[in-house]
Amino acid sequence: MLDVARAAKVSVATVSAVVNGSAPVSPQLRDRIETAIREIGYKRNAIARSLKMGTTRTIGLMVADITNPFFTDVVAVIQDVLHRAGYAVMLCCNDEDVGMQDEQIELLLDRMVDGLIIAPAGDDAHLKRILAGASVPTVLIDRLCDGIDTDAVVLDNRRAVHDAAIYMLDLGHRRIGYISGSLDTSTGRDRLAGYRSALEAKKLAYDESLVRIGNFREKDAYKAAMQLLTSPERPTAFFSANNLMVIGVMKAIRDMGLRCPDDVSVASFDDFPWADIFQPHLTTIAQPVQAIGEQSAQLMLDRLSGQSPSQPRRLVLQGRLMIRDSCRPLQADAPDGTRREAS
Amino acid sequence: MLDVARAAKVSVATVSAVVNGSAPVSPQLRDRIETAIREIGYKRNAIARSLKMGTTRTIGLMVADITNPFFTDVVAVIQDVLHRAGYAVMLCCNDEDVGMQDEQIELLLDRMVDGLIIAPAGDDAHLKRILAGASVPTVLIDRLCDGIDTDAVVLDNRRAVHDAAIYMLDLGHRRIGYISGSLDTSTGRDRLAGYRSALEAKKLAYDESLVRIGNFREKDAYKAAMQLLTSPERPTAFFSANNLMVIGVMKAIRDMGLRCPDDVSVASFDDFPWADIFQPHLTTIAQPVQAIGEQSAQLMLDRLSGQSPSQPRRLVLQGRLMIRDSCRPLQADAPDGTRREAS
DNA sequence: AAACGTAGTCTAAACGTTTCGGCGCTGTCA
DNA sequence: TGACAGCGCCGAAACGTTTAGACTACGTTT
Repeated sequence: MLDVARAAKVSVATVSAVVNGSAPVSPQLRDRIETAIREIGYKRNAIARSLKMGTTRTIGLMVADITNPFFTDVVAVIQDVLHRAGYAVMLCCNDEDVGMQDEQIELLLDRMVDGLIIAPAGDDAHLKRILAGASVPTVLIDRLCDGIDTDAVVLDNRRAVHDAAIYMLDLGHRRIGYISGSLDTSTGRDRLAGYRSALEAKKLAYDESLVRIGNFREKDAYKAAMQLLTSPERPTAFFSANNLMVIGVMKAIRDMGLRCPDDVSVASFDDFPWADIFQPHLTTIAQPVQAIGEQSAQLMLDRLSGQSPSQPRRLVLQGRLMIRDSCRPLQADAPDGTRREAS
Repeated sequence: MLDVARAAKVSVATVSAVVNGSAPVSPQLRDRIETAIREIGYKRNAIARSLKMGTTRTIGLMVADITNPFFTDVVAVIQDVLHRAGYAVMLCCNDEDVGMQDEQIELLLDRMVDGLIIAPAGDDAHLKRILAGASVPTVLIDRLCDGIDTDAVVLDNRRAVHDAAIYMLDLGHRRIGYISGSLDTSTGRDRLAGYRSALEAKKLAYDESLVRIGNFREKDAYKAAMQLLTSPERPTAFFSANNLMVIGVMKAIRDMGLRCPDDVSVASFDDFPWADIFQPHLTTIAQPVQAIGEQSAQLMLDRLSGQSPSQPRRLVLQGRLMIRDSCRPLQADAPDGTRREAS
């Protein structure tokens, strides 16, 4: 910028004025400066600008797992609308781990992001302290955190799995293995709550031995499903609390020499683009990823432009049960879980 | 920092010295300063630091499609090793579009990233100019660019699809529909070259009417496969040049009322974690995502620490053909593509 | 005893911007 | 004709760091 100023024989203040259009400049000077800029190939240094302005036009985005198609779908949407609004996105993931989460948030805050969009790994005391200390606007997606009172967009998880569980119960299933996510997350808790409320609605007892914690990852879910499948009274159906885990469940079923849906029914949270092509066609709960992305980004943009109400806004969207054919009616009671052909 | 200095009654230089450990400081002073830091809750401003140092400890990562599991897998690995080395990652995607690509690169360069890891959308003149102008180390992943002479790690695409095509030809298929990616990318070209070289090896003619460009996305691939399936002499098999496109191909097959592999065989580039659970079990070419991620990150780290040779290093890895059961031997010639049950 | 090295500290100049206040000019109005 | 407003431009002070260089005090070498 100094070089440009020298070349055009003006002050840096004037160069700044034409670069930002922040002050009126006579046509001759503007011209001289613009050609100087072009000749030198000058690019404004965003770092210096950020330092002076106290704003980076960058927002930090942290999801739990970048490998999870649900998250990548909403990330893509968020990036799109934020980019359109002139913001860059700094993406990271916590790998479902609060330690990692703290590190990553510090990293983003260090870099002075203007805002934070987070799918938290857990109810983390440290995170709360950091967020309280930092004065950047924050919006939570997918998951809520008890002590963190900010804008958020989440799903009505309880209701979604309630409906799915009712569907399975109506099919006659009584022993539905439930592969849960971490109960440190609101999604983990709410989805399980939906399962329980469905049992309650049907006046059935909640059997703790049927639920296993799978941490939202395939590996743990596989083990969990294996345990359930090798137990004396194995479940006739499974519900998986997310997309990654259902893969683990299906692997366990296959490795036990069983078949879905012939031997065991399966349903899952989160939809797949290939769910109605590959067999078994999985019955799932589809999330409105587009809406989640758009609305969370918009919440952030509103907050950034200072035109949102001071109290936090919470959006809760509804999932959609996609009934396909990975669940079969249970023909008759099979008390000890012995195999039984359907239809 | 000034506040800390005042509180501890020392100069900012000394504070800087203890924060960075860049100069010896007496134990008493160090103590005083550290407690002052803690009391004030001081955090070093990375922006100011970057401005002074000319380095951001951030590297820019651009992939073609953040929605593609292949890319997210390697992104996860890259982030992991870079993070371990103390670097942050700024991720963006070009959506397979050169215009978007230019924008995003400018955005990253603006933010003064210390390095660039790119899966380019195409052989873009503008990109070359930008990269030549900017003096940041660059490593290309997945795709090469003719005019860009930097470190790179790619797959031996030609050979991988050559082998896959040979496999299909050996099964008796003669009309293999090929759904290509954009020929503006090296992967698009090299994979197609592999297909052609397999035909050549078998002394078979290359039939242009069997190949369609699908741009690496599901939608276009669906249309392409539809065209091929409704043509007078439909293919008995398909090869899809990536993972997203094979979904489109499978949808087209289903929508035509056909079945895989009974009516048409399918193989594809890129593996899926669920490929051997859901039916048909897709035959694919698995890429060594872990290695691609690790090695590209390492290339960058080496370059950053100045300990790599001046001439660019190119790593080429091998894919692995995962034979499952989406390809069937072709029983007999079916000249007009009429349906024919296998085995 | 003089010279010298060294550990510990400070001052001040950068890094590349933005922006406030000032200053000269021109034109308008009383 | 003089006061005054507004326009166009500039100088210089920030923003929060790092670091070269200067300085002091003290121990060690010649």
